[in-house]
Amino acid sequence: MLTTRKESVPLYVQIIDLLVSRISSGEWSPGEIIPSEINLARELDVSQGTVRKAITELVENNVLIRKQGRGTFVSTHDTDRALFHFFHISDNDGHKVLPDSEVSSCRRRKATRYEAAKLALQTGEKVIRIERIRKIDSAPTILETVILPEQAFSELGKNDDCKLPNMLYEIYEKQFGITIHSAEEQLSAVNANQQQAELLGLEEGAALLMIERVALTLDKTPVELRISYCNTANHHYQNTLL
Amino acid sequence: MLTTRKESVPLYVQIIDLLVSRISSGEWSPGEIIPSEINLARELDVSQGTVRKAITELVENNVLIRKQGRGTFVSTHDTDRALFHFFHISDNDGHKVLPDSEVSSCRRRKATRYEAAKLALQTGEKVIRIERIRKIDSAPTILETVILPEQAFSELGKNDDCKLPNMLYEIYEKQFGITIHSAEEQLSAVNANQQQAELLGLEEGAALLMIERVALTLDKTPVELRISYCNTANHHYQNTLL
DNA sequence: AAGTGGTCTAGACCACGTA
DNA sequence: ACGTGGTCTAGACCACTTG
Repeated sequence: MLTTRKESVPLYVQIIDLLVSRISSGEWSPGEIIPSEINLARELDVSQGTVRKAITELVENNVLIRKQGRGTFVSTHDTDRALFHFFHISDNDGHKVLPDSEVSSCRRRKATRYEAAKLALQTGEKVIRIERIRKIDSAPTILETVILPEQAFSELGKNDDCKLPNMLYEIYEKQFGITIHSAEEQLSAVNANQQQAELLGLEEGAALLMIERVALTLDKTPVELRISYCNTANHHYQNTLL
Repeated sequence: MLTTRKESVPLYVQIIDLLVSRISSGEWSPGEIIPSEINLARELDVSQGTVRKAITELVENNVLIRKQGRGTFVSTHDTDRALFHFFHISDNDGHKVLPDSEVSSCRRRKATRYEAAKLALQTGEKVIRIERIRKIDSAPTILETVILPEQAFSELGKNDDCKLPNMLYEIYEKQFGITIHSAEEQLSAVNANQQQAELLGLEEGAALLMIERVALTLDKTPVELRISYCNTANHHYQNTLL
């Protein structure tokens, strides 16, 4: 299973890779407990300290969560994680507020060349395109377009009349077994076109913050493209550089 | 020096605090080597492993850098760190490009109420206000205003006729002994006013990405307020969510 | 050759949660 | 009482850098 040391790949790195592959393969699902450090150490024939070091790195990487006295668990997309890691809009007092969301459109069509490139799809593959209007304190604030590969999310929004929960990543995880682990965002400023301005109650040409996000699974597969247009009159995008 | 264990503050946390205070106090300066793990362990009468754990956390926090076979050093603001941690503008191919900068104004005056709040100053304290135009491929792309507390940076830009290097954080460190460790950024989209549009070669009302940054030292003291207006026609703000 | 950080082990004891 | 993770120790050996 594990190669001997001196092969230049440290044991704890091999253990990290092993744990990641077991999680990616679905052997351990989000929210489930994994074997204790001592049992993993016995199974892999290494010391507990080495297993501990591997787990520590995965905890820092938000892949696992330790709970003292209980055990170590695969991370889930609860509201806290969504809020702290994947939602960066705050009001001007610095408070995060989760917006409502209202699906305005949900269609299937072939991916554009751009979408195919961002999601690493073959040309001609189908995608699901969801449009939402997100309100904060009942004021329409964000226009959001979500592009998903149809193959992985085939049943999404079909039978339930496009009713979708607020936090999409939770249903990706629960209904499709797809866990978003990281994302790349590109932010820019654009002038609202006539339609956007109307939907957000602004003048045409008003400045909007455009956020383009590609969300990735643990094994770096891109699974969602999301483009948001935010009215930043009363809100902003908050980022901490460490 | 260190309290006994069982006092509920783990030894390695006490060691972290101790190391941080020695760095903050200037006992060890950026770029300098700190004592070896084994010597620190002897000095503090703990095991090497405990010192190692403390140092590991500071390395992950970008406070220290380990160099195998050589020793452990206090982090410096070299170009790499500036680029990877504190500069998030990329061109639309995803390449980071460091802009030139040209100081257009450098004045001293009393802090506005807003500036005083952001920099935790008393009302009436003086600040240095620097304005720069930053060019990428010789195209004016970013208008930047930097506000610094005069007390800490008293001689900045006085004798040298407002000539300032591209990377300000390096001279904060070298000339004033102030190391920027983290920053909070707030991004929003605004419409260019007439003056901004002219300086950036745009139409009035064009959308600009406004970035407001407060930079902090290791002990969380705010030391710089920076407001940037970016033309994001050919560039964007790149952020990775982990 | 000597000193540094990097990996790994074996074992002790503590703090916490569950049964 | 038991099992879990959390802290700490003492020591071995490896990999790298410098004199």
